[in-house]
Amino acid sequence: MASYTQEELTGMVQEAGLRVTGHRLAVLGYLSKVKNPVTVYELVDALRKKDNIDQATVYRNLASLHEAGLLRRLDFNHGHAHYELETGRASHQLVCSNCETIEKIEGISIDDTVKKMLKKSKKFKQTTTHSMEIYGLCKNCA
Amino acid sequence: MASYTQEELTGMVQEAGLRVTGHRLAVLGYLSKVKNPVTVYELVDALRKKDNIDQATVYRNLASLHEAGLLRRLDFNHGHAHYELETGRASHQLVCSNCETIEKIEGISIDDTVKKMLKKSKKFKQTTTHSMEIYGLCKNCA
DNA sequence: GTATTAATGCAAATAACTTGCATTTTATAA
DNA sequence: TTATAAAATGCAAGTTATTTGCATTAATAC
Ligand SMILES: [Mn+2]
Ligand SMILES: [Mn+2]
Ligand SMILES: [Zn+2]
Ligand SMILES: [Zn+2]
Repeated sequence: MASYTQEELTGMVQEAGLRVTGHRLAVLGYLSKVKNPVTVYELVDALRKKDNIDQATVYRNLASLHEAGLLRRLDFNHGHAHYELETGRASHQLVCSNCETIEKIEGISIDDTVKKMLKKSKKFKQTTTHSMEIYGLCKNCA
Repeated sequence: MASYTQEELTGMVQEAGLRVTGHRLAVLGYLSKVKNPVTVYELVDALRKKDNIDQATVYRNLASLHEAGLLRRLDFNHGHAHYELETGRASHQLVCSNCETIEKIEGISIDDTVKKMLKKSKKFKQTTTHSMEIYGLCKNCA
């Protein structure tokens, strides 16, 4: 998707105040190549081969990168986490309530809606870059 | 929130094709009284006292009621599920990315946005009643 | 280079949720 | 009513996703 160069990824990690390690770059590199949010299982499975990385390390890197604001975590009611690169732009997806199908939808804005919600809110004064998941039934499950 | 009578809850369970049991009514009854989506832990803790209900039973009842369309399940990236009564109307909330604060926002509609998303979608042709979670930072965490 | 501190692997632990099985209960039919 | 079949329940044990402890290794700063 975003597909950054190794140098760009290195810069991102450094600016986040994290140490540059092969594993950390491998995690970021993988996430920069896929188009849908990725499960930890998929990441572990993909990286174990070439990078001989342990799952604990994957989890720890996901946590540190997420903490640093480089990743977004999404849930989809699947009982496990998914991650994608934090692009700074909002992330919108349709999610099937029945199967694990999701679809990212690009090119819409809900800034007005978010503004309205904030106006009604007592506990929130602002949102950072947001994500929105709309649940429904995919064509297959409908 | 909705606060149904025992008779109404019984009718809902029957129309869903499920058997009417004390535990099942207790789960529904509890959910009808709270205003925010409830964790399984909270439910087990609350019902164990007066109803002497096992957690396996709570999980099984939540699953059957959800399956039957009487409940909505929400995740909020907390690593555990939350449930609320399915009212048939959309459910919108602001969710803190940092702590476990959530806030339900009533009285807004995103039907137009959903329509736009569906128009752009390849995998979805319709949504049922939807839920939307907007992530940001609550006042406390901002 | 050396020191400091973070990252890693591996195994064990925890949290959330599920399942097997023997025993009630419920709904339905006689 | 009473009998019957199917679903619900408790309790213990099992899974899956994720986290943690600890000894070792590697990355940055001086
Ligand atoms: Mn998934
Ligand atoms: Mn929660
Ligand atoms: Zn589906
Ligand atoms: Zn917060």
